Amino acid sequence: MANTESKRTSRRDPNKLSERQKKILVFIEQFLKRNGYPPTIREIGEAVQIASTSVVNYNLNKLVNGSYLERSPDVSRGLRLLKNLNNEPVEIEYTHEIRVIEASNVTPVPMLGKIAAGMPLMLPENHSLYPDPDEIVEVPSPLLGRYANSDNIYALRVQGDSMVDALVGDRDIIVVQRQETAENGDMVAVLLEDSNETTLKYFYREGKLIRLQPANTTMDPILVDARRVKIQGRVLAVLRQL
Amino acid sequence: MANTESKRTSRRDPNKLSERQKKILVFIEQFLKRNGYPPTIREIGEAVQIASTSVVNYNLNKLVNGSYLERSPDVSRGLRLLKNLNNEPVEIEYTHEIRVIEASNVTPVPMLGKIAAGMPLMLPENHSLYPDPDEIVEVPSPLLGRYANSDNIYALRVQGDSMVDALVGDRDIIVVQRQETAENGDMVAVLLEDSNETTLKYFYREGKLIRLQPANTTMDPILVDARRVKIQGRVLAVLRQL
DNA sequence: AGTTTAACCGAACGTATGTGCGACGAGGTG
DNA sequence: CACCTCGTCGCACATACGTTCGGTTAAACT
Repeated sequence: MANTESKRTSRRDPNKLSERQKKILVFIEQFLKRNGYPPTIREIGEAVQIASTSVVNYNLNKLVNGSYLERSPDVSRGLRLLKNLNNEPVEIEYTHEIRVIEASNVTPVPMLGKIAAGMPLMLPENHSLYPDPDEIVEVPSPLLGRYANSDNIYALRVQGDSMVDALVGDRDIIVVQRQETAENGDMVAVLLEDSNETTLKYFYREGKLIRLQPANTTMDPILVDARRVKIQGRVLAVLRQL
Repeated sequence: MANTESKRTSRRDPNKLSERQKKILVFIEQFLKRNGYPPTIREIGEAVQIASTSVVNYNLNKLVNGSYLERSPDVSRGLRLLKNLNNEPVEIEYTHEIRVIEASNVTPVPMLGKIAAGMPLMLPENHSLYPDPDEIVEVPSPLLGRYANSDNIYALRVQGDSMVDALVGDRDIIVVQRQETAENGDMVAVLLEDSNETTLKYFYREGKLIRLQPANTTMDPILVDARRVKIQGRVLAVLRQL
């Protein structure tokens, strides 16, 4: 009873997967990775919030139709994953630490250093190649938009709370596209030559001045002479692990 | 009765595997590769010529002792292979074509909805209202820490600026591990029952009270009765695309 | 010889789990 | 509007499957 909120999200497409089916597929994959054996119909139902086992069964058969799955009749947990949502093979490794190897669209980005309060970005301009990157962070390509395959991307670890007005906290990772110009509305890392410090702000050109607007709307913008601002790069994404 | 040929091949070794146990191990591995799910006790018995299910069970437990296997009690086919006879990890690929790509660790996470100001978290626990066409976001596993393979992870899109004190802005994506308890210092999504709104804060238990501490140190914490707080999940990561 | 123990057997038990069927509301269609 | 299909629900049923327990046998030890 209750609200019949979840309208059958009109899914009239023939061989396209419904949201539920997508979720089921993802769940099966996750479950498999975690447990080494496939879930039962009821386990799936619980995870995907389907009340009736028959509905799970129904959707499972849809997935079989789309050849995402194979099923063995009358066999408990008789599921065989054929591919995941992205038509990618799924490999599962049985080890103490279960590790998944799969293809995916991630872009490896070198972590080049830290960005801290009051310090200019210290980057070897001449970094022809990545100077033994401390680390490679793998960033989901969609997060990088059309710059996903650019070769002038690097990551920085934020140190300290000096970037809070950009909603960036201590230990966050920022992914930066190196460039010296910016368009209005871009989030940029800029060096303020007067105070000789680097900060993250939204960029707006206003005549001869540049307005640096914090992301946090409760804070006030800074207005500076365009000559005294040096753009270091455009921030493409922020990652934070808690 | 015939010849009692295979006499209990005097296996007096402590932690060494008997022939039967070796056969079982090999069979499980093969079965797994062939079917994508583990065999039942009876299937093992048939394959290895063991008449009684209890004997299979017995030997299975031996294998668990030698940490070749893990078992999930009361779960059909609840076997997890840890290593094979040669102490090698066992990889199983679920595909028609075998194609190994670059090893990269991403975890697909379902985007379950939005979290907005003054609104309780809309979770599939209660219903299945998914405002936006669902989406699967691929999150770099390292970002999820040890929860990378958990099956209770979901993503939410933040709507509005109500979470700024957690350094989370409009349109950010938060990745949440569903759980109802938390430890001090965790960043959690909590429902404040008095105001009936959900917020992101750092969690600290202080006796009968709970202190909800903003990430932004310039803001003040909230103190509330533990009874009036319902933890929705722990925030594992934040993603922001600019 | 008596005792212990590892390995095994058979059968019974209970529950974990897939399947089938009737019903219902929302769309779509003639 | 009658009629059909799709996605969903609830429920009952049969069986797939793990667990338990009494009992047996042979090797090892006292």
